[in-house]
Amino acid sequence: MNSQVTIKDIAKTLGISASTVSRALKNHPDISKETKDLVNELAKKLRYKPNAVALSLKNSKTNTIGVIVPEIIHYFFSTVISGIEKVAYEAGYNVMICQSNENYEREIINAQALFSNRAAGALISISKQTTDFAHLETLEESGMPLVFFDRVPEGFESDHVVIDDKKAAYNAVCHLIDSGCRRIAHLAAADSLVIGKYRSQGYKQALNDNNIPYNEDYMIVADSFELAAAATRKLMQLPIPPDGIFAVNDLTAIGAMKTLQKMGIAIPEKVAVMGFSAGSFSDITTPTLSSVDQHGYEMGTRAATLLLDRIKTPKTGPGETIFINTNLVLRESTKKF
Amino acid sequence: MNSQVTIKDIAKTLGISASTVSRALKNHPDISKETKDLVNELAKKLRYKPNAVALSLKNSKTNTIGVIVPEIIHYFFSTVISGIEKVAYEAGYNVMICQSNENYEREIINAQALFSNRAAGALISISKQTTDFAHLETLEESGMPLVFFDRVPEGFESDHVVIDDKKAAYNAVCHLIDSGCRRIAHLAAADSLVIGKYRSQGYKQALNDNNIPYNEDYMIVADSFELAAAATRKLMQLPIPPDGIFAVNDLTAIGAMKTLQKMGIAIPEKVAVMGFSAGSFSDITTPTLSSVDQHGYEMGTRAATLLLDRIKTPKTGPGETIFINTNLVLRESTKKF
DNA sequence: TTTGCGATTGCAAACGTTTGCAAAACTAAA
DNA sequence: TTTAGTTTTGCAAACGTTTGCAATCGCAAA
Repeated sequence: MNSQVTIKDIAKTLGISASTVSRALKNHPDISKETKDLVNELAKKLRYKPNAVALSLKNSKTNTIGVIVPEIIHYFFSTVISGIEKVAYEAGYNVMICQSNENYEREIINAQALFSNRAAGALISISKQTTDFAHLETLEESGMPLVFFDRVPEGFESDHVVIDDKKAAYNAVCHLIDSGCRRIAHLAAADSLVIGKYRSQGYKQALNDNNIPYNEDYMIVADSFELAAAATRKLMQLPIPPDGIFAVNDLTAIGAMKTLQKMGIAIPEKVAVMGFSAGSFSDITTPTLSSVDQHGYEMGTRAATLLLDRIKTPKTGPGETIFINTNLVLRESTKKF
Repeated sequence: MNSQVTIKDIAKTLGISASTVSRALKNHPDISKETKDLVNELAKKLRYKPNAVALSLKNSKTNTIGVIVPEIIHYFFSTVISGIEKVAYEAGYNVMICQSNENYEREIINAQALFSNRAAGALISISKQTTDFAHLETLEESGMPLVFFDRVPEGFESDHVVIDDKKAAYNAVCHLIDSGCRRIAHLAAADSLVIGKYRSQGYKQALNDNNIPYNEDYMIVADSFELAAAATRKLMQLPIPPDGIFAVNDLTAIGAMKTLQKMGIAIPEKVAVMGFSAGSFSDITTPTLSSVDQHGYEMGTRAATLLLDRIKTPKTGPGETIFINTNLVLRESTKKF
């Protein structure tokens, strides 16, 4: 009903100038105690709240940091966002979340929106479709600090916060081997996704270091529930089927498990399954899914902290890359050893 | 590097006034074609983008709509947000998402932030802790249009977008009855959560309309995975255990299923299980979970559309309540009939 | 009574944009 | 050349805030 109270309103009712009110509210030493008391009292009474828009204009800097993620529906991204929010709120920043929906054009629009709204900085995880980074370069050239996390652009100098996907995959596959698997298949992401590529590299390295020959038949590009089902059926119909499956993410792993169950194949006795992400799913399946915990919340806090640093003191040198630790979460879908 | 280009910059290089540039960019009829061409060309060359902050200040209205949800990590809220974003983006609005984390104080801070940033309007689903609505009243009194969805404040006049929780629960329980269950237990939410209350009412109504006596032993407050496990164990140890369980949400239902499985009780043969939400989980469990689809995406689009209406032409009369359809998604955890 | 000084306060400009109104420039008719 | 339009442009204020600088006030020292 009543429109918003401004400093001018307070000034007018008190018969003083706006500058005095402004200073009084900030407890400036030049202002007499009596005036301060008067102003503060009235401000409280009228429920005065500073207009962040006006402040942003004045300072040519907003208190908003932007986030672009493929989809918040994914447990991993949700946890990263929670981490980001925590750090941002504590530093007095708001968070503006944008979803690219894995769509390149949408990502461009998101970037535009952040620019138009003069976000103080941005935290970005790029979409699967994104191979051209002009929109991000434009953002950076406008002077906006950028920090990329998890899905980072390759060949674009900037700050990165990631997990060591290769190492994490390596450890996951090593665990399968240690627990007795010898014929390990890999349900992989398309190579265009950098993190998928690294995970595949870790898979191969682990085989190699354990003197297990790499078998092309065991490597199938399948990074969704549906694709995993088909791929798994194909795998199990090979003359020598695998006894372990390492999937590039949890949903893919679950697709594999569902198919194995339909085929009456015991998990983990006949075929062990390892996922990647330790999302909310992995607790809930039957059997529960062993996976790689990516520590999304920590990734969020670290990335946000780095961004706030860059906002305070702009980057001069080359970009920094922060690695977040991962660890295996061993559940029922893999064998003990 | 280069800071952001303004209308003044264009004006200066072209030796004309800022107002002319402004009008030229908006294709105002007063401006000659030559000037327009000159301005547009330079604007494109310099990559001019209007400063949304300045615009917001001028218009005393931002192009941002705020969203407050308990947690984006929940599939349901994520889908609602997607629906909101779609409508908002199409109308040229940005979306600022805030999580209360089911925390009352945080919700107040979120509301504050939306006010300070002069959001054009807000879409709100209240936290479990929230029983006092002063912060929301303050928001509304400031003139900000508010639309509540799913978790709406009771006794606070405003626009609501909800599902008919009672009816949805009624239908879910009726299906259990129709498929042969006669002793149906209910894992309920605390009554303080309005939607939980309605769902319990629907449960009781369904029993009543089918001449099944209400049994207090079969009604347990348990609305989490862990609580459901304990509650289910207790239920199955009753002298006459239930043959069907209706859970207030999916995660609770899954907790129940896990326990039933541990106890070696066949689902749905011995005990059928019905969830509520049709989240991403329900597809993935073994057996897959029958549930109530709340159509979160549609709830999001409808709520956002209503809010945009209210922004354009402020509400005068009493609040409107929009009901979103629900439907049963029947999967493996309930019997066919 | 003047001068000087500290303590308070106010003026005005600035951030980037829009817009009513006035002014200038041009065109064409007288 | 003057007059009257018409077209095109610029001035200035406004949105809410901050801040350097100038102004005012009271009061004590000279």
